[in-house]
Amino acid sequence: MRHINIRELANELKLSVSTISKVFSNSHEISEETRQRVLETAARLNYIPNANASSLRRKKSKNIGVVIPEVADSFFSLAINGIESVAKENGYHVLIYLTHESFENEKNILKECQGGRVDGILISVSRETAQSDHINELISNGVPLIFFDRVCDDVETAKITTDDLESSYQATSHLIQQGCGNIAFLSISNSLSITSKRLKGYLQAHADLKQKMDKENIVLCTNDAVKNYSLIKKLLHRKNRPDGIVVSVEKLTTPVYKACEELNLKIPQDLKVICFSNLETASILNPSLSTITQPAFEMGKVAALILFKALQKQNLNLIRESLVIPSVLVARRSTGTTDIAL
Amino acid sequence: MRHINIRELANELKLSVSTISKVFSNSHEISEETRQRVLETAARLNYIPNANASSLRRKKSKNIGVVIPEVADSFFSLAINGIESVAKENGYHVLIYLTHESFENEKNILKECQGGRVDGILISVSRETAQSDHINELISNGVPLIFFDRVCDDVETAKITTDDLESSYQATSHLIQQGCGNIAFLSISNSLSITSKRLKGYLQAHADLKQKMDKENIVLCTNDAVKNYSLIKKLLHRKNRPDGIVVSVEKLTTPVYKACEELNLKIPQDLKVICFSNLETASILNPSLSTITQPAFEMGKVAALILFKALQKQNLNLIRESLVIPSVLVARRSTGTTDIAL
DNA sequence: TTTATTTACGAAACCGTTTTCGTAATTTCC
DNA sequence: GGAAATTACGAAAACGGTTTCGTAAATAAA
Repeated sequence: MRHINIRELANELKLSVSTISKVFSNSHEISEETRQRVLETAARLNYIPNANASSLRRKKSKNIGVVIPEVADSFFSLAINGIESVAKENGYHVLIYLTHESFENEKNILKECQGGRVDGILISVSRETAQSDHINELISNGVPLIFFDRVCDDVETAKITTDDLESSYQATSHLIQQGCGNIAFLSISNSLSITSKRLKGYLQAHADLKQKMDKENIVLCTNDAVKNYSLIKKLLHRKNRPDGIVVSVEKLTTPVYKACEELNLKIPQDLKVICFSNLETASILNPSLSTITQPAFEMGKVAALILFKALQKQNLNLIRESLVIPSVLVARRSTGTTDIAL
Repeated sequence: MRHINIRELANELKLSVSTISKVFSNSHEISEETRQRVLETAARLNYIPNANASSLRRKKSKNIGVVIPEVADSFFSLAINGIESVAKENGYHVLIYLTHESFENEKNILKECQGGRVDGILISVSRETAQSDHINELISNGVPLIFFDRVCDDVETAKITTDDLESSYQATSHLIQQGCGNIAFLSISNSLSITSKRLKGYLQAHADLKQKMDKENIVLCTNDAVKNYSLIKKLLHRKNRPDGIVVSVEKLTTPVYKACEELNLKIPQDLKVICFSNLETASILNPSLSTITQPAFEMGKVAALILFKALQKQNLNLIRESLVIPSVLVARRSTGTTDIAL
């Protein structure tokens, strides 16, 4: 049964289109009697309001855009869950945009988002993003945008982050306490807020605990899995190879484990490993993986909540809505401990 | 810089709105000279066409809807990657809808999708979906819909699946060859196409290989992780507990491993495990996990390709576009083998 | 009873495009 | 050189809702 439009429904009911429209927006100026009559025939004739017409007139698409580097990643997929839960609550729909860690893609996507397709944006920027003109342009065009996890420091809006520096500090200290004297750090970007904070935490822990530092231990990975694998193997194959490693992004976990296997290094005896990761399988890895687990769902949820707050009242001071939600370190066998949450 | 609309741009250029519109749709009836002039001023004045107006008039939203049970699952997130890649190629945007395995949610979502918000749907139905009126209604309302992975057999449209029966048969045979004499099967639904096919493969392998069968070995899990865990523990705690297990969905992997740990069962000595799974970490689990890996990215991609084919020419015979893409079994240590792809 | 107010609805403009026609001006064809 | 065809543009009607404003009838206030 093909559906009808508001005009046909109005004709059928001998009412005006405005009356029908008011019924569906729950206007008070409609009598209970007509309301029932309208609702009933609408259901019978399969009337479904056209979202595009509504969006055009109301200047509200009822869509939000979620811009993330990738979806096949525990953090982002959990964050999407959080976002989706509050979007649904608010009658909103979720458009997913993947940058695949490319700045160029990110720019194009944000450009596209200025055509009224979305009412607001939640974004976690790409590893290449070191500049924020594209974001400021979007915002000045009236599209509220909120960061989660990976932020641009110089953009004045709400940022939902976790305590990257502190938890990296804690992770590094943990490795030192477990006896590591030569700790490596795996990153994917020099410009990204999260990785630079995590690096800072790593460095600060070294300084505070009077631990020697080797610049060679800080390895910048790429967006190419094959290349990353060989970078990691090279790191672990050095004569003064590290005996501990802080892995700052989840997707480098597998290559680290694989490289150890190939190089015949035992975790944790030869190398202690701790990862920033939300992998559900962390506890059943070989050996179980010590992690810094981010509050992914919560971060997505909070970011979305603030976005909707902004959509409800404009000129909300978004910077003041920023929030830092702590991560938790779970020490497992990969750092030589039995499983404990620290 | 707030952007302008087509009328203001037309005024600025002393041209009609139709001319501007034609420039942006690359109409041949515009001279090269005016085209350049328009494009230039459009860029200068920051003109961005309104997507809602365009959608309304064209009756094309340029959105597709992707309806899946959850996003925090390797299969679905990889499938999204495949879908997104072809959507982008076609200038389309991707709306994500999560059913959270609820039939009720699924119905509501598909209802929403009839308002012109999406031009077509890719769906993998919920575990509760045993009936397809909601889907047929959508299709008869003119929204093309294509299944991937989890299909409804009685709906006449394209279905992109993998060889569930065969690969389950193969997985079960593999366990039998590895010496299992008492194999369990973990499912999440009795109505779902994929799980019933996988069950069939399991049963058929038993029949063909003259293996004894115990109905108690077929366990139906729920959507509640806590409950599932206790169901699994109960299964593995029986006096005649299984010595092999076919896990038909990825998310039951962790609880199986956990239960074995808690019950002090050694994999693969006490229990051989094989899972339908796309976990990237399968090879670094403790022990490494034998999997049936589905062509997730490929399935998403193909489903999307067919959807766009359908969007370009209506009354395409969609049933004939159905496709089965084979999975691959990778035997690892959890079934007592060293790593080999079979 | 008269006036003021409220209730319940309709007419019409509007949102920003796209598309169909219509038409001058130019070019092509015998 | 006149008819036919082509080129390049504009006017106006869609698309399907929402919203503003106006108003008759019913009710309340005076």
